[in-house]
Parts: sequence; structure tokens; C-alpha cells
Amino acid sequence: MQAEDFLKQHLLKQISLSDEQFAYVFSHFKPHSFKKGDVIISPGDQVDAEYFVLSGCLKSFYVNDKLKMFILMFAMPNWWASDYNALYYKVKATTTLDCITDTEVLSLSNDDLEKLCNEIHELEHFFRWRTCRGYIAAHKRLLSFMNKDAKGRYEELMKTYPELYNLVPKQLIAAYLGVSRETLSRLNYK
Amino acid sequence: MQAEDFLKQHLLKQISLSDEQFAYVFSHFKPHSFKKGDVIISPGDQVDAEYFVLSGCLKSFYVNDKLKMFILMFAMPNWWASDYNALYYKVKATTTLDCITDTEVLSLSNDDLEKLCNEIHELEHFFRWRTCRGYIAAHKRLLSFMNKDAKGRYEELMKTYPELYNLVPKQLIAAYLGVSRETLSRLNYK
DNA sequence: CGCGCGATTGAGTAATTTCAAATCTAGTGG
DNA sequence: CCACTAGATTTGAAATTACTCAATCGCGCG
Repeated sequence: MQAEDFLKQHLLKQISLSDEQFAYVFSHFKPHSFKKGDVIISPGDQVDAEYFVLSGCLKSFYVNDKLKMFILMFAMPNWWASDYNALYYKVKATTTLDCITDTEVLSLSNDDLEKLCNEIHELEHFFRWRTCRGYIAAHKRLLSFMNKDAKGRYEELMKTYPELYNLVPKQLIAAYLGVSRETLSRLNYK
Repeated sequence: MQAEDFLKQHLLKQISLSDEQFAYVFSHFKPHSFKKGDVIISPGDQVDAEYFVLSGCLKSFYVNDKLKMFILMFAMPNWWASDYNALYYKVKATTTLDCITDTEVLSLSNDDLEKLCNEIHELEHFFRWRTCRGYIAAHKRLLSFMNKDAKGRYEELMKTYPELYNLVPKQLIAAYLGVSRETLSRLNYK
């Protein structure tokens, strides 16, 4: 099965697992097919799983009191997404996770994740590795916010993830960069 | 010894280690005493350790081509600091880590960290936990940059870490918030 | 006393926002 | 195939926010 291979490749890039171990790990994941626009996590939800993207694209975002949307991350194939604050601190979700396109994911409940990490040292290593990458990426983005203006951030994003340009509407890119749609629209001409 | 107890408490809050295990872990840490202004990591350095703060305060920052400083984090007692991008991807440092006050730290080399994580599953769990917290905190700060103006970010910071107000000069707070000193100075009156 | 550093204030400028309106585009039903 | 609509993008203009540069203030310390 395709999902299985996809996850396997993802894990094996960082750790080694026997076929039996992997099969056991995989048995804890549940496949889901979502349609464009489907909502996986809503503010206020209790969150108890994270999601590994097989195909398609998710976005994780926060909406403030003025109904302005801020995108925390786009999740493409091979990425993981959830409301980690809610998952980790066991509080209600404050962000939304939904589908930009039709999307296939594998879900892993946090209980199972912790159980598997406990049982399989290598897997705990994997998740430490993954989280560390995320941490570093978040700090790079923080620097980008502090150091660069709207145009600089836009160019950096397009250089790093050129595929986004055609994949997601401009207003979502604006919401990721933390600028208004109008400003983003004007950037090309300056 | 004080440093030992301090680290022990820090670890035991999240995981359980036998006295022997802890002693073994601790034997890999090296104590350092730094004076205010001392530099621990400079841009261009090869980085091979991270630092656990026992007392005092560090700052990790990036300086851009216009010599403007941006603070990635303040590290108070019980915090860990390094140039994680350099440490993790084995590239030259792009940030500086230095001492805001006289500071005592314990250093742990990355090789030892990986070795210990390998040998002691619980410790790997600890570092996954710690990194996950950092990841979530970084995303909260990202939202703060996107959602809030200078005043909002300042108030949020002062609410979360009121001790910073007296501990570090205002210009460093400005560099953490990503605003100019002048702007920060004017915030009180608005 | 006077130096030096951090903090404040003033004034002009640049970047970005908001609100409003116009334009473009893809998909739908006739 | 065309008209129509909803959503996305662009454009204009005024208002706001924050920046830069320059000058001043306040205070601790030799």
C-alpha cells in the first residue's frame, strides 16, 4: 500500500526499523481522505492526534478577534501538522487545521505516539529529530519577521517553497507572511 | 554540589533517572563561569555544544548587514541555549551567544548529547519534551509578530517575563521585540 | 566635575494598513 | 457558447505605524 511505503520512507530516512517494528508502528496510524475545505481541527476542539500528510496540502492558522487570519504553517506531503499547543498542553485548540486541496493524511493519536515512543527508542529519536527541525525553522522565520520587510519575506518564501506560488491563493501567502493582501499584491511592481 | 542538584531537579521534573544514571549523565557536563559581556558563540564559529544556564542570563542574537541586532532568545536559569541551526546542521554559527550578566552554565557537547540519548532512552524523551516546548513557544512568538503591533508585543512580553524589565536594558528588549529603541521608548506614553 | 551610556524626544520619511472600488477569473446553468 | 456569479486580485487614496537621524536628557562612576 502506498501510504505505508510513504511513511516508511519518511521514517527510514532518519532511523532504522525492522519490518516488524515498522508494521507495528504503522498499525497505529489511521488513513483519512479529506476534500478541499474540510476542517480537521477547529478552535475549541480537544485535540488528540497529529497528522502526517501523504498528498495535498493543509494549512494551520489562527484567526484573531478582528477576523484576520494568520497562517502558522502550510503542511505539504511529508510534513506533520496539528495544534501542538493544544495537543501538548492538553488545552482546547486555538487554531484551525484545514485542507487547501483534497488531502490524504495518516493520523496518529498522541496517546499512541507516546506509547510508541516509549516502546521503541528509535521512534522517540525520530520525533526528537523532527521537532528539532521544526524548532530551527520557526526561529528562522522569526528572524525573517524581525529582519525583513514584506518584500524580503515574500522573496525568501518563494525561494524556499516556489511550489506554493501556484498551489495556494495569494491571500493565503499574505496571511503566512503577516501582511495584507493589498500589500502583497503591490509588491510585484516595486 | 549546587550545579548538580540544579540540573538534577530540572531533569527529574520530566523524567526519572536512578542516582547512578544521573551521575553518569552529569559527568558529561562541564561547568563554566562567564563574566558579563563574555561571548560564548560568535558568528563563523563551529558549534559543538549547548549550554544549560544555572544562574545569570544569556542572550542569543543575530546581527544583520546594517549592524542591527535581533534577539532570538534570552536564556535564564533552567533554560538551554546554543546556535541550534549550527549545532544541528553542522554549519558555521550565524548568531552570537553572550552574557548579559555574570553567568554560570553547564555545557554539553552535541556528541555527548547524542551518545547519552542513545544510551538512556529516558534522556532522549527529556530532550524531545524540551524541544517540543521550544517549538510551541516559537510559534506563539510568531503569532505575536503577525497579530500584534509593537505595543501589544511589549505588553505580552512584560506579562510573561516581568523579571526582564529590571534585568535587561531596554534596548535589548527592543531588539527582542523587533522594534527600534525609539519606538519602544515611546510606547509608554501612548 | 565631566565622561559615557542608556533612554527619551522631536521631526521628517518610509512602509504598511484600512477602506472602497474596480477588475479579473473560473466554474455553473441556461 | 454565453451570461452570470462568487471569489480572488488589483488599484487608489488617506490614515497609521514605525523607522531613521539628530539632539537632548539623566544618571552612575571615576
